[in-house]
Amino acid sequence: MSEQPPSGRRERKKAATRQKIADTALRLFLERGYDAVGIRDVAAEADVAVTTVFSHFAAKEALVFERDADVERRLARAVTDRAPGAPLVPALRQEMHALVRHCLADEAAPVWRMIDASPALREYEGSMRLRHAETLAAALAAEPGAPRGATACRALARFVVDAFALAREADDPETAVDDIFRMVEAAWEAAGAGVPVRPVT
Amino acid sequence: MSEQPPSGRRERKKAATRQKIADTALRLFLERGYDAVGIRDVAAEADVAVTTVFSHFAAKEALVFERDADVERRLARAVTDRAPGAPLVPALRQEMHALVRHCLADEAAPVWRMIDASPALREYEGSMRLRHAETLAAALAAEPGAPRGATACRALARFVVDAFALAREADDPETAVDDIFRMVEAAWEAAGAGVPVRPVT
DNA sequence: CTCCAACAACCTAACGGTTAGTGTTACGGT
DNA sequence: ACCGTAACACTAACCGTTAGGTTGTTGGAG
Repeated sequence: MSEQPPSGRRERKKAATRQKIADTALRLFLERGYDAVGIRDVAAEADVAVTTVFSHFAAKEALVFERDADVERRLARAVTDRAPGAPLVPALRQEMHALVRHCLADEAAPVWRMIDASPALREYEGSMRLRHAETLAAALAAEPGAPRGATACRALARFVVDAFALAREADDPETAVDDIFRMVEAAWEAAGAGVPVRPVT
Repeated sequence: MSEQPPSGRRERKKAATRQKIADTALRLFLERGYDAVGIRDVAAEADVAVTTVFSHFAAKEALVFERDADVERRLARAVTDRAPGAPLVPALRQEMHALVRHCLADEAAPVWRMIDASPALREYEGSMRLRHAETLAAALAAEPGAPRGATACRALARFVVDAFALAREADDPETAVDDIFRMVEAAWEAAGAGVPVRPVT
């Protein structure tokens, strides 16, 4: 979309530095615990200056959620790139199943245990999801298929990210996603009550 | 319930100190801006030690949301103390209308403008609401009337606090509450699909 | 009435995330 | 070859927050 703008070496070096910092940080966090590792430790181990760390990551917590931009994109694309005519909410439910499985069954399990153990990380995750919800809301509002009001779009987006958070904490995450999405589906239909679902035909 | 445990003077002095700190802090924040006022400033102006501030408030942001325990209680009571036989979701909607009006039309307007202007405060408010949602979820789960699963209760609680956040940002907050609560109502009914709504009769 | 345990509040000093301020290098386009 | 700029470094702080240890008032037991 907007990748590979002009060229090369600088951007490669920059990306390499960023990756090195993120990898080093995650390794140290898992080895010694999130709170026991300081930014100065990460910087020293990655052989960069402290200020360099903060030029790549806005905060210490962001080191843990390095790939969060992917999730944001995937959520929006689950809406925009779905098969033409495919229903909206089931598409989102499917994506959510994929996300939950990815976070839960993966080799990523220790990371999520670490996140759950740290209030700072949990709080950061919360506001991150809120950003994702806003992006998703924008994608929903741009949908030609079922144009609800802006408020309804934002509400649905929030409900969806809520579903993720709740499912991750539930005993049976897969079932929880389905349970919550039954509610989400009903909510979305109710939002379209005034505006007819099939107006054109 | 659990107020006025034994007695007197100590608790009164303590409460007075707490109030003095909160009042001083809010005044300074509004005068000079949240970021421009440090904890050390607040402590000096309130004539207490820095450590005393933190013995009354867990964080700087908590100085702004001093009365948040009230909101938490009111939410739970909107469920538990409603007229017998009264429907659940409308009771919550009514409470939400009251909350939104209180935050919006009040003399509290400058405070909320300050909150909206500060990322730190917005983030703090987010996790605060999450706590409120958990409290509300517990109240819902204890309801004899319509016992959905624990997941459904937590989901509804989240949707409700989402409604507050979204309504506060909407052009027409009152209408937004109603719009979102139409969705919430539908979600709650859908959650009761498996479990019959009137099982005993 | 006295004395003691508890607890609010104090002070000092630090820790750890974050940010200016200021250079220094190495690309990349001209 | 040359210059503007982006990436990184170093230092030194700022600010929220916490630990350590002290003082003084209070409420209640003896």
